[in-house]
Parts: sequence; C-alpha cells; structure tokens
Amino acid sequence: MASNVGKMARSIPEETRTRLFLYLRELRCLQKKGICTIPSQRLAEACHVKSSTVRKDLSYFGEFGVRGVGYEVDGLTNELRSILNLDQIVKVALVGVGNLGKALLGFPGLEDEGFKIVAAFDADERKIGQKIDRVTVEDASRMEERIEAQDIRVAIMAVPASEAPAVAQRLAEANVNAILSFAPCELNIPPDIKISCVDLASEMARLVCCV
Amino acid sequence: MASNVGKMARSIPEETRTRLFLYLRELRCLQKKGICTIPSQRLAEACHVKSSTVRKDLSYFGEFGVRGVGYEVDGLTNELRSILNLDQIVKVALVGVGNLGKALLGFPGLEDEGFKIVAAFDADERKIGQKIDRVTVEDASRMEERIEAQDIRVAIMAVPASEAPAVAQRLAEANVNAILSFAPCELNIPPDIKISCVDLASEMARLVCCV
DNA sequence: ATAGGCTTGTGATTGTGATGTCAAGCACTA
DNA sequence: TAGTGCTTGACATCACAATCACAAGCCTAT
Repeated sequence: MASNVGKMARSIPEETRTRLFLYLRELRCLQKKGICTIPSQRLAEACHVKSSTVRKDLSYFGEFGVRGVGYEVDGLTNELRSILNLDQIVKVALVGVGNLGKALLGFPGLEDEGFKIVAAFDADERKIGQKIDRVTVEDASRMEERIEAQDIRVAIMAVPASEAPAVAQRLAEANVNAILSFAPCELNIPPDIKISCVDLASEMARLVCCV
Repeated sequence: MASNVGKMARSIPEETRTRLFLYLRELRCLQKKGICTIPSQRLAEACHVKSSTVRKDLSYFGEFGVRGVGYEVDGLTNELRSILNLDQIVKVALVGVGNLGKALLGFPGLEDEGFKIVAAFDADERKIGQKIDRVTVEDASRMEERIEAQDIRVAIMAVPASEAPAVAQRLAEANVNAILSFAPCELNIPPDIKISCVDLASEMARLVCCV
C-alpha cells in the first residue's frame, strides 16, 4: 500500500467526500464479484458520474491507478477505507429508542457499511432494559458516562425536535465528535463537532416542488 | 398578493430550492410568534445564510419585499407556499410498513410541514389490515390501483434494498411523479420521475471522515 | 416638503467544482 | 526492442453559485 495520505488537507470538495464513499461501496461490490481491476470509466458509470470526476476525486489523495490498466480493486478499497476513516468498525451510540430508533437498530444498511450501534439510550423507564437487535436499552441519565466508557465518538439522535438541542448538548459533553440528527432544528453546539441533519420534510419539499 | 410567479422557469439553483423551504419553515415560526415583518438580514441569520443569498433566492421569483422595510411575513409565506407547490396538503403513499415505515407514519415532522401519509402498503399478510396512526395497511398487490384511485403523486419507499427497484418500477406505473427512497441503490425508472435517496450510510461516512 | 436612515433588488465579481483534453506511461505483442 | 493500444493524472477551461457593493426606493421625522 503506497498510501500517500499525507498529501491531503487543503480544501477537498464536500461532494468529493460524498462520492468517495460511493466509489468504496461499488468497489466492495466488485470485490464480491471477483473483479480485480477496474478503469475509471466503468467505476464512473456504476456511480453515475463522469470518469474525469472519478480520477480528479482520487487525485486529491494520491496516485492509485496504473496507466493503461486502471485501478486495482483491493488496493483502492483499502486506500479509500483509510481516507474515509473506515478502517475498522465505527461504534455508534443511538439516543432515542422510539419507532425511528428501533428502525435504525434493525437497519441493515448501516451495519453492512461498517457502522455498528453498540449502545442505545432512552429516558422512558419502560424501554430501559429491553433488548432490541442485540443491543440493550440503557438509561439516558447515564448516557455521557457510558459513551465515554466505551469510547464512542459518533451518535445518532432519534429524539423529538423539542428534546434535540438538550440531547446534543449532552452528547457534546460526552466528547462525541459527530452527530446525525433527524430533528429539523438548530443544535447549538461547538463548531468542532460535525453535525448532519437528515431533514425529511425538506427532502419531500424538494421532490414536490416543480420549479 | 402580487404573485409574479410567471417570471420563473429558467435555471433555479438546486440549493435555492432547498433554502426556500428553510425560509418557509422559519416564516411559519415567525407567524406563530406574531411577527409581521422581517428584513432579509434576520431571516438570513435564522437560516444560517447570508442576507444577500436570501434576497437573490427570492429575486428569482419576483419582488416580494419593500425597500427600507423588509418582507411581510404572511405575504412571503403564501408566495413561498405557492412556489414550492405546498398550497395544500400533499398526499403521500408509504410502501413498506416495517420498523422504518411505522416510524415514518408516526413522525410529526412530516405532517407538521404539510405532508400527509394517506395510504400504506405492505406485502406481509400479517400486517395488512392493521391500523397504524389512523392509516390502515393495505395489500401491496393492489398498490397501483389504490394510488391511482386516490390520485397520490408522491411515495415514500421503506422497503429492503433488494425490493426497491421492483417497487420503484411499480410506482412509476402508478403514475407517481416523485419517490423518496431509503434504499442506497439505483432505481431504473423514467427520468421524468423525481427521486431522492436518503442514504444513511453515506451520511455517516461523511461524518466520520475527517478529510 | 425634504432630509436621513434603512433595506431591497440586481449587476459585477469572485470562488469553486465539473468537465474536456492530452502528454505520459504501462502492458502486451511480435 | 520497438510498436500499438489503452488509461491515468494533471492542466486548462467552462459553468455556475455565492458574495459583494451600490443605486433605487420606501418610511419617518421635522
């Protein structure tokens, strides 16, 4: 692995980061099919982008291809995993075990890609102690402590919008550095914590809008 | 209402469309607070964008403000609702009533913003006939027929990735013109149908990635 | 009526990402 | 070893969205 992930740093487009994951997903699919080598052209088609885009995206991080041949699937997979910090399983905490939370616990799309919910919290006494998909729901009042003990750095918030800001605050205190929220509202937390907000209503609005 | 939504049409940036919905949400919030007038400056702060961005976004559709004063909250709300096709409740079909589907049926964030799930379908006989949050689960085999009968144009797919392409195909045949999918996979459907794919693994990857 | 203070709407500018293009370079063949 | 064909990597260009900056225009106070 000639990993030159030391070239990195300055201004990688947000879109590039998103695409890198798509490439990785496609590469894993190719691995399963036993394909060893792929040109940018075909990787691009599979991900619905232009081949020059694939090459440019990769070139931000090094030279992974062989001219006249293409990219070695295993090698590039490892490079991308390394770039995206997906070398090992990512431990995730789930806060809020309502319908949405339960759905996330059973959602195969996350675990397949290397994200594993290893702890779940809820404030509702009736839920505490329940075991859902191998994870036992714990008391939300002990959340910070448990997250730190297990060295979890990523959290998914599936709590009502009204609770979201307070929960985010507590997650920040527990030293997580990334939060995925389903509440369409502002979370006033330190800027060094990354937030991603899945805003379903906003997605729906974009779909309906015909402008 | 001096609605000049006839100026519209050519090349509205995708980001503008997304932001218009944020503006609308904020405006409704202002309405509740009884605020009648707001300058672009403050609307911008609430939505975390620049004031010039707000003004430019709105200017694609007309002149809704008053110089020296700002925008009338009620008036702009109506304009945006009109632009975004959110004048009346949007009827939505849900396909797949697993954990995720149930979560969506009970998710207040959708109904609050004018999207109402009026029909739900599943292939599992044990689920058919169940009533969840005022909606009765119907037999997926009759999906196309029921969607057309109720003139539903938007669907949410909460089905396993393996089923997604086939379901999307059937939705296309039922003449829906927009689909929100949670399956991270390609849906080969006519290009006149809008698709939005909520890819949770991809979101997680972006959060974890520190490049 | 007029001046002063705001805020809008818009043309100009800047910044950034997507795309086109092609020399450089590797594998394979003879 | 030289030649052919293919693909990468990088530079140049293009396209578009964000931002700036300011004239135009409304309101209030005097």
